[in-house]
Amino acid sequence: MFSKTCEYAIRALIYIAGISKRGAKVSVKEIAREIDAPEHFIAKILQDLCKNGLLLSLKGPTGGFYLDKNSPQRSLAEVVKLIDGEKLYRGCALGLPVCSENMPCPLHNQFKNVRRDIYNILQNTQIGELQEQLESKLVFLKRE
Amino acid sequence: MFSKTCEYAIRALIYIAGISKRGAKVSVKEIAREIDAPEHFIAKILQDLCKNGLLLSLKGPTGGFYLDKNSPQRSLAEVVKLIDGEKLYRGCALGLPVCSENMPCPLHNQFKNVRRDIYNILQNTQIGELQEQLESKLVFLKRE
DNA sequence: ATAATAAAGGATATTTTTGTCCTTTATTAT
DNA sequence: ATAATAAAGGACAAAAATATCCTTTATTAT
Repeated sequence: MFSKTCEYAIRALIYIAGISKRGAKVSVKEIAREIDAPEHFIAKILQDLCKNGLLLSLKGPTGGFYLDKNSPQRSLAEVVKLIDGEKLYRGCALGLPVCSENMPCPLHNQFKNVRRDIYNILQNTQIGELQEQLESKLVFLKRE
Repeated sequence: MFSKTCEYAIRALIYIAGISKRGAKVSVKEIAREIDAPEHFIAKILQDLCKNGLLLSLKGPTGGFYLDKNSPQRSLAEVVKLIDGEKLYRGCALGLPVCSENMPCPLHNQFKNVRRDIYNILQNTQIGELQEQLESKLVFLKRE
């Protein structure tokens, strides 16, 4: 569904959101450990998120990654779009370069609602919301 | 959504279903041309489908690929399962090794219906059905 | 029997995705 | 100022997915 990169990005953002809430910052090392992801690899991903304004960072001791006050309100759609693009909910299921309402591929109509649903989920789900569910132990990022 | 391999496989099967209906067989070369896919690559895929009984083939002149009488009734689920496995509708959206009703990842519930819908589409869509829509020009595999 | 045809099989190549390592830069605490 | 810390940046490596090529095997028509 999502690329590994995108999976890691979402998981990291949820984790960072929790730390950030308490006004703290967090290092790649800790994030990697807590979301079970390869440290150097997510370092790159976080860099990318920073460059694109989805995340903030500060170098040096007491530095680390953190979220802007408004970032928890950002939607998953923004994250996914940045990393995987929009093909998940806009692309053709059969990979055809031309596939539209006028010129539907054999699976176009079947997947119409699925695409719409995925789009809605991504639009309507916020980082902060996911973090809160995590906090209340309704959901999990790691087996404990 | 699907791997390229799986996209090609589905496209090829739909095309072959049309030829097969008229009792004919078709060569990789023609399939490749008609579904706009790399010839040598889909040759491998078709080989695989044959090995797994989703497709029949005959060597030599007048040979080629064709479908068994019952194959058009086969579901997309069978094809997808063979090639991509079941992760599309069974895997965790965030790539967690443990993610279930008891131990849901932060996106588990959001994607529950989507997973179910995809599963249903794949189960309920048959190769032959897609071929018929193609035949009646309701859908397309290629811009013409 | 022989030549021609088309899939099967195996090896190899390319590209993309995923993952690692090392040096540089910014920031902080002493 | 200096040392320590942590992200940024760039180069590199490994693995997986996608794609190509060449030889072998089966089948058919002559």
